[in-house]
Amino acid sequence: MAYRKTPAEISRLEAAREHLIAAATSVVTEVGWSQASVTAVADSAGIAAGSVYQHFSSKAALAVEVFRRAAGREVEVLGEVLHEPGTPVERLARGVEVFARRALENRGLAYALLAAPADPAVGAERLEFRRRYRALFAEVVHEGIEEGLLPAQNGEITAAALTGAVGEVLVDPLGARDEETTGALLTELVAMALRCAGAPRS
Amino acid sequence: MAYRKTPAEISRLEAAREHLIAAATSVVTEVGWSQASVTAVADSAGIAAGSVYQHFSSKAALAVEVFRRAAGREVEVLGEVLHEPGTPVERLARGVEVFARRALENRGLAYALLAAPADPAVGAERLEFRRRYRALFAEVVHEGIEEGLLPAQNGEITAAALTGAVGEVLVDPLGARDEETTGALLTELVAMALRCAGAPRS
DNA sequence: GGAAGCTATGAATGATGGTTCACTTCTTTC
DNA sequence: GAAAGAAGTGAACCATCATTCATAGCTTCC
Repeated sequence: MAYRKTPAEISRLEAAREHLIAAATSVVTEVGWSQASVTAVADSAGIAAGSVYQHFSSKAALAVEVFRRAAGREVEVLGEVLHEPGTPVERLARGVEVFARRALENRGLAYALLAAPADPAVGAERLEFRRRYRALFAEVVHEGIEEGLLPAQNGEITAAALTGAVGEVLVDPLGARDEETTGALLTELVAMALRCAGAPRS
Repeated sequence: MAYRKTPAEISRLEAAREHLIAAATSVVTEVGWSQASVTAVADSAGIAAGSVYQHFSSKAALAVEVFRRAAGREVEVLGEVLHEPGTPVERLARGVEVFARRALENRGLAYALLAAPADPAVGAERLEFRRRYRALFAEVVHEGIEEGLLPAQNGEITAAALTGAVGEVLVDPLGARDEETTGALLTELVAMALRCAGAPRS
């Protein structure tokens, strides 16, 4: 036994892997999945193309990891916001606002997560991601119904609609260059979301 | 001048072209853009791969034509439904129902038009397609506002939300194997759409 | 019927881009 | 410091398709 990984070496490898994921994420954010070749990602990380395969068994595996990290972050944030104190209606409004604001602030990533053409493997992850988003929204809608704040409805459909609506608004340059129009867009989006769930008009 | 296209020959060519487009459409409907290779499409049309280039200058040109035909049909149908007699609210309900029903009845095509990974050229067409869909919905929403049937709102956002919502519900197998669940889904979708636009509860 | 021009063919071509692998470089251990 | 083993390299490899092109097969016209 002439060689054993030392803790320092292990953490160096781990760091290299993380660095690679970060680089890949930024490449995807900037140019999308379809343009993110192994070479481009490796260049961005400052390593050779072949070295990518020290950390991932295939390009698809790296892509899935990149997607999971970013998507996981978003789901987590939304989940936290939706579970903060407040009535279901208030939480729904806040959730939509945060979802949309984060997406608008990082459009490239939002587009990559929600809509950009990608490997089938990433496509499958995307379905799962949307499903989780929907489940979070649906839960709050159901609470609203139970508390009598929202009318009876299929919460899953409302939740799907909210996800689809925010996505749709983002993907197409419907707006929001500057601060002002972004704010207006968010206000309108939240209003739309509350109507969609059937919240009483304020 | 020893040769000139005779009318019969011209219409034979035209028919061959149409046949190719139809075959390509069905391939795309069944397996999606990414799997629709020139060879697969040509096989489906019963011609050689090279012959595709007698009718289209590139695969992308054929893809765009396929998209335009299918998308154009859908936009046309929606436009007609939305301009039938009735209040804006009634027309909105009917429009969403028709949009969703058609999509559910031909899921493969709907998916190809709305969401499936595709060439950049098709992606650009898709943006335009969604824009037209939105414009149609937005027009009716604006009429509803003017007639005092809908509350003041950003009609573009509501229209985008409706498009996104229907698309989202379709893409994921949220439901609708049989007749019964399809009907229920449509009812819920329409109800959601009316809430979304702020129509008074029925 | 046959010359001229067009369409159809499908194997060859070429570009792209993921993956491999013989080799180099760095780490560990003694 | 030297042997052993791991990580890093990047040029070569390979698979996948879109596209081309020399050739064969039809149509037209006289």
